[in-house]
Amino acid sequence: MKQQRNRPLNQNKRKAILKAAIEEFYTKGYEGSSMDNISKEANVSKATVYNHFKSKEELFFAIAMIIKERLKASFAYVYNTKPIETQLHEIATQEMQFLNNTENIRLIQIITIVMIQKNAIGQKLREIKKDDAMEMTVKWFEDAKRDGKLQYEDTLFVAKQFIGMIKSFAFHPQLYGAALLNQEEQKKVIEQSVTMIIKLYKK
Amino acid sequence: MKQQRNRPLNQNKRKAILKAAIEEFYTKGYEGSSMDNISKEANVSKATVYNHFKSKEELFFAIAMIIKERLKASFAYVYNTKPIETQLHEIATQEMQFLNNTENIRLIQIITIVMIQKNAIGQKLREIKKDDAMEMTVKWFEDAKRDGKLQYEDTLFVAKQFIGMIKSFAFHPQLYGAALLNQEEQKKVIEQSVTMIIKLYKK
Amino acid sequence: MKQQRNRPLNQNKRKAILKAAIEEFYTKGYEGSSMDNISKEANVSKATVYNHFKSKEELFFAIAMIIKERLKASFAYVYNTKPIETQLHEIATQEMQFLNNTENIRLIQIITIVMIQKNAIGQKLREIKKDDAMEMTVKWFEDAKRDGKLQYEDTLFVAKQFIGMIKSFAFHPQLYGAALLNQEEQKKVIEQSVTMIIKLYKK
Amino acid sequence: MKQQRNRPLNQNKRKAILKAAIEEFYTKGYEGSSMDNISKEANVSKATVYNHFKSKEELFFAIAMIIKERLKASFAYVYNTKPIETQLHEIATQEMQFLNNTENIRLIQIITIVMIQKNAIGQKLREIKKDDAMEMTVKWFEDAKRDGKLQYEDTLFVAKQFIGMIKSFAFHPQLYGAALLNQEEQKKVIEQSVTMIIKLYKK
DNA sequence: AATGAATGAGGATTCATTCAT
DNA sequence: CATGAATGAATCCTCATTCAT
Repeated sequence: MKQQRNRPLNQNKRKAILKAAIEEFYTKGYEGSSMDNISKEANVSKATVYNHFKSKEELFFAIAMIIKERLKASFAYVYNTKPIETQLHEIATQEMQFLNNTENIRLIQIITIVMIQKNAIGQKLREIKKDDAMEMTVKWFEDAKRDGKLQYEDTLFVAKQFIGMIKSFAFHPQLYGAALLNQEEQKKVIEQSVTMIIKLYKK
Repeated sequence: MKQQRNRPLNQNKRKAILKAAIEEFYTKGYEGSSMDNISKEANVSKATVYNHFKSKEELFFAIAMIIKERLKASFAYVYNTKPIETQLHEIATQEMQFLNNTENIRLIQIITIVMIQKNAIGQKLREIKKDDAMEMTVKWFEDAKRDGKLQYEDTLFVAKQFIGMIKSFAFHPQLYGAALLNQEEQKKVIEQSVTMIIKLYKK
Repeated sequence: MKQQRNRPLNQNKRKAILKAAIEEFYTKGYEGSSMDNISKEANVSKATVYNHFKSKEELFFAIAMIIKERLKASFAYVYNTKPIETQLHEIATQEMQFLNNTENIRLIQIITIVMIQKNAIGQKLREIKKDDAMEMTVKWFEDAKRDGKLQYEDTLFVAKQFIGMIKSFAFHPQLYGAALLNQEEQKKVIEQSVTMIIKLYKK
Repeated sequence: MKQQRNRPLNQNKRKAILKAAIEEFYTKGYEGSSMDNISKEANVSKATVYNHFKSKEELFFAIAMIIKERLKASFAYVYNTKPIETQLHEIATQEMQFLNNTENIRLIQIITIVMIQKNAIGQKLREIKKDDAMEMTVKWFEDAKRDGKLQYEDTLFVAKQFIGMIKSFAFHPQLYGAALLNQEEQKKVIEQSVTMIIKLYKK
C-alpha cells in the first residue's frame, strides 16, 4: 500500500536519489554523507538506492559524470574566421556562463573535495577527469597561432594563462564560498582577460 | 616496549600526533580520518591524543593554524624604493617559494577540503581564514599606484590578477594533484606574471 | 545459526531487547548498563537495538512507560456502596497485589534509581511520573468523606497515611532488597491498614 | 612550586575530595560520576584522590559510612520514665530532625541509588547497612510493652508502623525529590504518628 | 604526599551493505 | 522493482587507574 507497484517510478526515483545525493554530498562531503540520509531525503527505501547505484561510490561517480560532461561542453569552441578579439570574447563568455551557475559550482565543489583526497576514490576520480577540458582551448590557441593572429612559443602556457585568469575571478574564489560574479563583474573579467591576451600576444 | 615511561615526552608525543594527523587528514580528509588511526600511527594511545587535543575538531584546527600563519607570512612584502619590476619579481618569488613546498601544499589541501564543505566545521574554518592574506598585496599595489609607478582604477582587481596568475600555474593545478613546478617553470611563471603587470599597467 | 532471517521477527526481537534491557538495568542501573551487553543478551546486533529504540534513553523510557501504566492501574478504584471497611480492604488488596509481584518491583527499582538522580534523565523521568497515581486514592477518600462515612480535615494526608502504611511494609523494604511479603504478612498489613483508618477516622 | 610541600594539607584535601565526591555522586550517581571530575572539582590531582581513597568504590564507601553513623544516631533513644506520649513524641522529633536536613537526604539518595542496584557494590552496601537502625526503636517498643504502657503482639510490626508513617511523609517523597517538610507539616506528621500509636495500642 | 601524562578497555552511536519478503 | 529490518565493523570519546617524577 506504501507506494504504487508500477514500473514508471524508476526514473523519478532515480532523479530523486541523485538530487538528494547532490544535496547531501554538497553539505557534508562524500565521507560525511550517509546512504541512510540520502534515501530518507529522496523518500525512497535504502534498498532502492542500492538498486539504482550499487554502492555509495557508484552513486558518487554518477554525479561526477554529470559535471564532467558539462565541463567538457563549456570548453568546446572551434577556431573560426571571426576577428580574434571576438573569438576570445566568445570563449571567455562561454566559460563564464558555465561558471556562473550555482548548480555547476556546487557539483564541482562536491567532486573537488574528493579529487583532492589522496585515497583510492580520489585517485580514481582524478584519473577520470584528466583534463580533456583544456584540450579544446589549447587547440584553439594553436589554431590562432598557426593562423598568424597570435604569437607565442608556449601555446599551453598561454592557454592556461587565459583560462587561469577567468578562473581566478570566477571560479577559485567561488570554490571557497565567494558569491558568483554579477553581470558587470563578469563583463569586466571577460574583457580584461581578452585584453591581456591581445596586449601580450597579438602580432 | 611501547614507549618510554618518563614525563618529558609531552612535546615529542604532540609532534608525533600532529605528524600522524597531517598524514591521515591528507590522505582521507577530515571526515574520512579516524582518531583511532591517528593514535596508532603516532604510536600513542587514543586517550593521549585526547589529552593533547580535546576533540578531533580541535586537532584539525591546530593544523589549520599552522598553515594560516605560514600563508600570512608568504604574502608579507612592503612597498619600497627598488624598481617596480624588481619588487614585483620579489613578491612573486616569495609567493612561489611558499607554494613550491610539498608540506605547504599538503597542508593547504587538508584545509581546502574542509573549507569547501558546507557544514559547521567548514563554516568555522572559512571564518577563521578570512583572507587577510591578500591584504598585504593589495596594499602594495595601492602604494605602487600612489607612487605613480603603476596605473589602474581597480587596485583590488589588479592585485588579484597578479596573484591569480601565479596561483593558476603554481597552486591550483597542484591542489588537484599536479606536480610542483620545477625551477625553470617557476622562473617562467614569475617572469610572465611580472611582464603581464608591466605591459598592462606600467605608466 | 544466529537467528532466522525472515521479516516478521520484529516483535520477538523487540521483546528480547526489552527483556534483556530490564535485566541489565535491574542489575546495573541506567548508567552502569551498556547497549553492548543488552544487545548481546538479547541475541541481537547492536544496530538492531538502535533500530527499535533510537537511543539508550529511549529504550529506558519505553520500560518506564510500561511500569507507569501498571502503576496507574494499581490505584484505580472507584468509590461505591459497599461497606467502608470492605472498600478499604479491596483498595489495599489491589495495591498489595501490584506490589507483590517480582517483575513490578523490579521495574520500579529500575526507574527509582534513575528518578532519584539529579541529572537530565532523572529530571525528565520525574516529570513524566508526576504522581497521578495517588490521585485516584485521594479521590476515593474525598468521596468517603462526602458520603459521611469517614471524617477528617486533610484528605490528602489521610490518603497518604493509608497508602504509606501499605508501602512501608510491602514496598519500601522491597525497594532495598527485602523479600516480598508472604500471604500471611500481606493479610496482616492489609488488615492493620484498614483498622488504622477505621479507628482513627470512622465517624 | 605548584603547591606547598608541607604535611597539614592532607585533611583539607581529604575534605575537599569528599565534598566534591558527594556533589558528583549526588548529581550523577555512582556509575555516572568520574574520578576526573571529582578531582577537578576538589582542586586536587587525580593521583591525590587515589592517595586518599584507593579506588572509586572506596571513596564511595567512605561517604556511605558517614551517613551510616548519622542514621544510627538518629534512632538512638532509650526508654525512660516520661509519659509514653512524650517519649513517642521525642523519638519522632529526633527522627524528623535527621530527615529534615538537606545534606542527610542527599547522602541517603546517593547510597540508595547504589543499594537498590543488584550488582557487587550494591550487594556489599546492603550488607554493610543491614538495619541496625531500627533495632533501637524496636527495643524501645519492647520496653514500652514490658512496662505495660502499650499493648500488641507483634512488636516489630508496630515499630515499623510508627517509623513507617514518619518516613511516608518525611522521607520517601523526599527521596524522589519532594521538598523537605516545613515546621508545621513536620509537627503534624509527628503528632499524627504519635496519635496513631496511642489510639491503636495504648492500654 | 602530590602531580598529571599516559593508558587499555569500553561507552554510545552510525554506517554501508545485504536479504527475505 | 521496492522494502526496511538486520548486521558487523568502525567512529568519537570517556573512564578508572597507574607510574615516573
